[in-house]
Amino acid sequence: MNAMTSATASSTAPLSAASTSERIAECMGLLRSALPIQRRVVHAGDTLYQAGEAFSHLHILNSGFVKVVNLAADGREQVVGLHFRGDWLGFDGIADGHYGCDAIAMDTGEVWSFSYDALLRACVAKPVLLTLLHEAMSREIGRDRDSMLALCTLPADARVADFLRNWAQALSERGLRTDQITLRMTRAEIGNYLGMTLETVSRALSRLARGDVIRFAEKGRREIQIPKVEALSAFIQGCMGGVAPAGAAVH
Amino acid sequence: MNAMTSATASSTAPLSAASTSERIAECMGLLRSALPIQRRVVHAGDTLYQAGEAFSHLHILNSGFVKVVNLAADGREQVVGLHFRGDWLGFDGIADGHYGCDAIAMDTGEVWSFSYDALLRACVAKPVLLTLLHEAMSREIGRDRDSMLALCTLPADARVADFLRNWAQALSERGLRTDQITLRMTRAEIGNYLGMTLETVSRALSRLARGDVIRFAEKGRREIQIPKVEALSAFIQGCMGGVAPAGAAVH
DNA sequence: CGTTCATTTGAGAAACCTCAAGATTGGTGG
DNA sequence: CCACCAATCTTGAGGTTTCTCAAATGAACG
Repeated sequence: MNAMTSATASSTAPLSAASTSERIAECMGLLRSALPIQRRVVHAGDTLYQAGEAFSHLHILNSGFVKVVNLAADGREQVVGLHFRGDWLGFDGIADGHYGCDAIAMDTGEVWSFSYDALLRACVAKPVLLTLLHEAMSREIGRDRDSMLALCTLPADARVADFLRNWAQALSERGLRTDQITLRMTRAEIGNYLGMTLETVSRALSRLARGDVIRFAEKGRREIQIPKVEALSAFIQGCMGGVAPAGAAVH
Repeated sequence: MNAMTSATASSTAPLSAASTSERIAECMGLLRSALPIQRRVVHAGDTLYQAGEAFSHLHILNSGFVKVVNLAADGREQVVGLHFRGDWLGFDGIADGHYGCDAIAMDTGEVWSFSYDALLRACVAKPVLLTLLHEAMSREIGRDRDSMLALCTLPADARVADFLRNWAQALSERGLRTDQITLRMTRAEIGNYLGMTLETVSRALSRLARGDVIRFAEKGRREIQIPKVEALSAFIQGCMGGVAPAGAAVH
């Protein structure tokens, strides 16, 4: 039993969800019953919020798919997060009252928004909400760190394979089929997210297909079949040939 | 006025700190008065906590310098965070009850640890503590995203310059002198953090010194003088020559 | 059915890594 | 206090990965 659960057990039933899918459903239900929620349907390209905009609300994706883009003052831009159903958005705005990134829908979906102040107030009555919030922020931090690990320690081909594996896992956790996934991003967007050019993404996908780790749908190169997710992991390991990559061995 | 301030104003005075240095002092004072805190002196190389260890406490650095290392199952390791006085540690353990990374002291310092459960309980009486916690987590997310931006969009030399600039800024925010900084990391550790080899770090520093953007102390290549922090920013811009770097232009 | 965008693939260039040698530093024990 | 040892750092040369530039193909949309 972890810290949050015991902390909240005294006043509220602990989270019972066993799978990620159940956890998401429970979380959305709790929020809906505890807070006034504003729903918004978004379409590909729509902006959920923008960097610099005053922060007042947090958001949860009920459906769809969203990218989070970090912008530098000099114009550099970087996709720093990809989000699916059940993911929270907007944490980066808490610290200084303004969002730090753009959040852009990549697909039709529904976003639930609620006042951060109202959430904090609701947390007093239902501490389990606080648990949910903290777990979501903690997971976000963990995901970001895993991204850094991949960016710094994997060669381009392995990074693409890792990307596909993570995508498949995100679908799997949400109870969706993972043998066939539809990337809702261009090669350029994938490349930006993975720190490589669109050509390198294309070549990596071609090599993965040549090795039969993935397969393209007959028409449309954005539909990718993944016969065995384990093959992706094996491919990643194969990229490194048992040798530590750049800058790996610190001690 | 941001969301947290208004959310907590009704029951507790909002944070008054204007500078980061004051904010840190206020935060440490509040925690000390609200919670039983366990203090621990650490020395270079000491482990604050390890990946996999059961999570029950959060930590704040009162002094010293700590690196956070993310480990992959296959042995890859990545420095994903560098932390100074006032920084919180251990957020990544909240989500699943186990820390996700190693936290290792790079220097002599003092760590304050306190039970996460106790903190949550204290937050009920002093909502300002909740504000502090959320702001710290939010800042951590923002920092991670800035790291990703730098890793993916800056060439090696600029990444090293950016690293020095961030270090100087961290010192500056804590009221320390920034014209001379002592790196408490080897070139290998810096390289790991920045996603490059130790030789590339060394060459980048040499080039920065050649361009008089930095200067080495007479003896000891870990003491670095930064005459003008703006020169580092100018160097970073110069690395890109006004042209967008790899994978930058998504639209 | 043409236009536009996305994707693939190739060839050459650039950035970075690997390997290697030598120099410097910091610590340790005599 | 000095000499030595181990670790760190610097620098060079050559190789590999990835990027850049370019052209052709494929797909989507009105």
